[in-house]
Amino acid sequence: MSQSRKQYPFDLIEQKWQQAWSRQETFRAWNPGDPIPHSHPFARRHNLRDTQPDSLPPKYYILDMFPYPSGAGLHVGHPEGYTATDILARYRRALGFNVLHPIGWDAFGLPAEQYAIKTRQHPRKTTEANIATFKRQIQSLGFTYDWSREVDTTDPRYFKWTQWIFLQIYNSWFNPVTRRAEPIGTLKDPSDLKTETERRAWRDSKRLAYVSEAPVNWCPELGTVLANEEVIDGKSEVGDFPVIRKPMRQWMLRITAYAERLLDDLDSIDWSDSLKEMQRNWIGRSEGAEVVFPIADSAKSIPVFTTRPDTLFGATYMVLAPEHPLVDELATPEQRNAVRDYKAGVARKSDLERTELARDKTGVFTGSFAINPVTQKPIPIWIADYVLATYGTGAIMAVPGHDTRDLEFARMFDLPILKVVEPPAHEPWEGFIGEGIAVNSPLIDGLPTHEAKRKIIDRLEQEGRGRRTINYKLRDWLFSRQRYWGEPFPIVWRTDPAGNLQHEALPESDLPVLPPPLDDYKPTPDGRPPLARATDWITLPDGSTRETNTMPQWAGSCWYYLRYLDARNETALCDPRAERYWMGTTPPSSSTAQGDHASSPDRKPTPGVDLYVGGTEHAVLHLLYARFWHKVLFDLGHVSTPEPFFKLVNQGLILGEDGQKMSKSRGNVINPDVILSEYGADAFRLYEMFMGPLEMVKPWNTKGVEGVYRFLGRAWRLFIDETSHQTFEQAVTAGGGAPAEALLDLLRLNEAITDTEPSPDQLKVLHACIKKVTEDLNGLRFNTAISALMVFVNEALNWKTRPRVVLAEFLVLLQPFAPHLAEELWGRLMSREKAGPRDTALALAYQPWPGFDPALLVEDTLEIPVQVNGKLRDRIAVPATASRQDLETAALASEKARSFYEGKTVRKIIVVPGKLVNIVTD
RNA sequence: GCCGGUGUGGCGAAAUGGCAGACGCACAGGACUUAAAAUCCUGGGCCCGUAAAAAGGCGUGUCGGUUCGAGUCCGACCACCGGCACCA
Repeated sequence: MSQSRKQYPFDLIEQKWQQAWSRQETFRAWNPGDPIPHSHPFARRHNLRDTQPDSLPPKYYILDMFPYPSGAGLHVGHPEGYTATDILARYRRALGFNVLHPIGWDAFGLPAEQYAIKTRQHPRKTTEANIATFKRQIQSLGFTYDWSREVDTTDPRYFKWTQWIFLQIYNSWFNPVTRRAEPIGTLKDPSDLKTETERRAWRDSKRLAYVSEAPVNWCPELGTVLANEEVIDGKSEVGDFPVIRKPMRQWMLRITAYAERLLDDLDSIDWSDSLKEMQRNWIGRSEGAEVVFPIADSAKSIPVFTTRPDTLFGATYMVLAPEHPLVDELATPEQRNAVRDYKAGVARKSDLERTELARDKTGVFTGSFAINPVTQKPIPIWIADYVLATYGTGAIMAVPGHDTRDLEFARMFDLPILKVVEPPAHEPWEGFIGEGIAVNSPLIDGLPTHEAKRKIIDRLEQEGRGRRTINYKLRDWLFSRQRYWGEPFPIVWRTDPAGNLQHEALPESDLPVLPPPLDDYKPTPDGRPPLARATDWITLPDGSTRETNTMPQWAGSCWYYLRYLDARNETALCDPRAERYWMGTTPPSSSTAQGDHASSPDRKPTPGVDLYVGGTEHAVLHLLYARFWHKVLFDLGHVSTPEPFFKLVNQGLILGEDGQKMSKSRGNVINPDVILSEYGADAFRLYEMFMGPLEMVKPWNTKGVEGVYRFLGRAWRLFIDETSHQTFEQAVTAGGGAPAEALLDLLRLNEAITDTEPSPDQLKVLHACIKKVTEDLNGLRFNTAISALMVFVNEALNWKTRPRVVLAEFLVLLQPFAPHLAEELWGRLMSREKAGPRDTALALAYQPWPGFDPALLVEDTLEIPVQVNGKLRDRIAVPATASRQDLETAALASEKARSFYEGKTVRKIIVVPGKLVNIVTD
């Protein structure tokens, strides 16, 4: 499709309407208290004189995951989610909601910095260029974003508030009694702390943001540390470079304090099961017990965590992680060398090597013994790298009889294996890890696993040898990076009178803390942040020195949906009134949203963002971090809901035409700009939605774009006179620099369009379409909604007269999907006079969504299938009002059906009125 | 290994337990055209049949079950995609 004739002048039309929408701020969303011009279509539609909260219609907040503006520009995956949300935003506006639909740029991050290193340009420069490209591309798709709320995470006016939120987190602690974050001032010092230094250290250890000197994920290639969530299979998510463990002094956020709430509150939000499961697995809650094993010939003891305390009698040895703090102490002189060598070997391994599957178990005996607290028998203490220092207590009781890994290890090193659980019939007991009956366990013999657990924990608790507990896989969030292109911390370091280096928050009045100008953005091999090179910047007049780490890319995206609520506020991250209106649950007192028919979507305002659409790649990163920050802000009274995103939908990946993931190396990348210039934005939008269900993975097919493009051409010809179109095309070809408006004026409405009364048939076609499109939009089934629009056009093209009122309603349905074409046709259709009840002075985008009349859909006669024994044998035409008896009689009268039941006994006849008849024989 | 998802024409897909394949792509035939493109009309799951039909049989990953009736519900399995992965 290169030289062929344009189906319709999408280029002129799209440009025309995009300019009009931009000039008139058609899609601006209005906050409570905003002055609203009377001429704005939103004011006209809702008869607004002011925007006090109780005069505004119900809100609908529909959010896209904002893009990282990479140098490569938009790819076809971006518009998939963006088109879906745009269609819904337009639909909700038509239903009468006050719709908030914003966009912005998640612009801090590694690629911009790496490019800066290569070209020695400031990342600000490339970031601005990339944003300009993305913005142009996004605007060319006709999305209804409110550009007055655009945000950029790298803008100091934005990250001022990122830093402000960090200060709130820093100045809070998690009160385990109330299970909430509270200001650090409410923390009572324990009475036994004497010096100010002690009290300070204790307080610092309770903050939600704290400094830790722990082994972290260090990526030498990137020259930065990474969060657990950013490490995939021992390699960096960005760049796929090896990651090693290295002890470093880093900032951490205490997300683990929120593990329980992050888990529990998943039940209150409408996310897909798979996504919730991913978060549940990441949080990784396990119920069990901590059991204390005394060390033989020592006053010390080692606690272990187990989910199977019922197998305690089968614990025949113990294993510590090689990094466990007691290891050196436990190593006996004979074993000391072996232990030291093993530890050294483990430390050398990368995470990848260490977690490699199907690896034989390794480990060494420490020489020491622990006492099994129920059998009182001594058991050897080993160290092995299959035990992780970072989970539980870093030590386990090994029950080789009923744990796969322990069994493997015990066989390798010839350690005793005991049977303490009787499996259900016929299963071998060795390595059986399921639930059964406790045996060889005097205290609990004969009890099923569940009761055995309870009884043994009760006993351990009585004796002070253990307690019921819950463990999480979730680790605290490593929050500092050794990068240039990120938010600086609002923190300084100062040496106190006792000579200790202490961190201290900068006052809010010092925000934003701007990064220093630098020539060299390179990371350093030793992990010293690039900001450390800015010696002038580091040192403050009072002698304190600045924190030189920066925040991770996730910081800016943790709260951007809040900034949209009031994006230009200079005195707060957002106005509380705006926050309550857009995010709160308080329903507005008056509801001007229309549509009370049964299929209309639930009108109840939902807490938080009503709908959030984005890719699955953020399942455990952004979506977990944002929920965490939101909960902290909720606890501190800055937001009014415990969860930020009420409903969340993941769009499926779009593959290349070869069915493979799009990638430069495969050469199967589709460039949206090319599609746009060949077929226009409406066809592009329509195709992305027509490909299949939003959530599914689906391959791109440019031929498919042509298909929907042809549909738009048919819709065009439904309205536009063919002869005038030819005249128009000749004028376009002749050129001469005629303005677009003058050219478009050559087009005439199709003469079949009349002001005659629609026929019952025509109304039926229209209302079937309204019903289908409405129901499908409520269920996010864009593909079938579009096919309903196609069915309408295919039908209507056969009409000799096309009633204006019917076509007008169709355009209201088409508008969310193909807005430019629909607006253009609307202007032509409605310019002469009013059509029916519609306000012709109101822009199509704000026209009320039509309801459908079920009475119009009723058929006079039905074609009813007749089955014999469940197989289709005939179809009969009956009046729609036919009774059961009528249907039965008519079915039995069918000659075709008769030949299949003749000579047999008819046992019964199933009649489903309006559906089918099934004749059942012996 | 565990968790989640998906299996329907040549392809993307559609189907409140009730006519499988709507809609679209690709393809074939026809109209218009000097010709092509565009447009319009027609056809089509597979098999067997037939000059062409009709009639018939088989069909939603596999095997079984529930039901008058199963793509849809239940059980077992297979394949593919995504996530987690020595988490005690």
